[in-house]
Amino acid sequence: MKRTQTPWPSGIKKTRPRACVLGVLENASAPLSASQIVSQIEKSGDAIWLSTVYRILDLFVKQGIVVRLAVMNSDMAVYELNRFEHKHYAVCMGCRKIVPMDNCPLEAFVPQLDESGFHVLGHHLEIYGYCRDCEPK
Amino acid sequence: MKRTQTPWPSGIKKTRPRACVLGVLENASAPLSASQIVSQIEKSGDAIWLSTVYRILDLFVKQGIVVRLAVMNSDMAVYELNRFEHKHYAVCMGCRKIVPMDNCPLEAFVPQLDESGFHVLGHHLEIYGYCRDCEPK
DNA sequence: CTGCAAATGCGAACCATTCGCATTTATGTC
DNA sequence: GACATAAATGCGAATGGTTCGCATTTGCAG
Repeated sequence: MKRTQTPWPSGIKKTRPRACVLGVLENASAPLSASQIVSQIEKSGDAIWLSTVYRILDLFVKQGIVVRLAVMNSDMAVYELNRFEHKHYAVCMGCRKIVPMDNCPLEAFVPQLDESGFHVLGHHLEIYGYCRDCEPK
Repeated sequence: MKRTQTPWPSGIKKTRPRACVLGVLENASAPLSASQIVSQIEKSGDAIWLSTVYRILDLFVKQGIVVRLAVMNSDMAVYELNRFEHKHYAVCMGCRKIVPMDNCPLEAFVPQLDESGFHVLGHHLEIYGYCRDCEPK
């Protein structure tokens, strides 16, 4: 569980805490908060300090390895691996199934914003609703 | 500037601090944080306490008068009047300015997803980049 | 194997937000 | 219009996520 599937990112010193954090994120099925990451690591027998996790996450974010998300109605940031796919998902509120969207609805929109003087670097999109199977109820 | 243009919402006791907060939000061109609201009010000669502003904002949000937004890469919530429009924002990574977008890039996309059997109930979109003033560096 | 820069352990500091409580205020009733 | 009462506010202290500072430890180049 603490073995990383991907090769270690270049330009980053490989340390035990960093490997632990990366490992947890690689095995996460959903974005995690810093303290959740700490719990995961402690559960697997390692010790780690919360402030260390924050520093590691900051580094990873700066390196583009990890993405930091602010989820609405939550006062806690969550982090997930940057999988470098430009893809969005619709999440079913019934069964939690994740439906990938084939193309990005923003593509046509970004140039429009660019024209107005705002240089778009990225975006985050959350779609929620019900899939076919969970529909009415 | 402390006069409210809209009639006072029913079911809410009208007090001076509440009128001040509502007035500031009505005149705001972008979402404001609680402390920004305090500054605005103090600038106009009134005194108000930060915790009071939070309580008032909580109430307004609960009543649907105001919308609370969580912005990425910021640990501070911002609030704006609920204008009952569907709206998204672009956030400048330089100065943290929040730029409202005029129309929703998803509008054309949602029916497409609907056709595939997914019933879209809502979405949250955040665009980030640099505004004109923060651009190159 | 050794030395040094960088990372971590650890706790204190920070900052947005919330809580608690005594005092003040808005509003319905007489 | 004055009063009573429940609710709102002033104010400060507490909370909780996140960051900072510094002494110690660790990874890596020579």
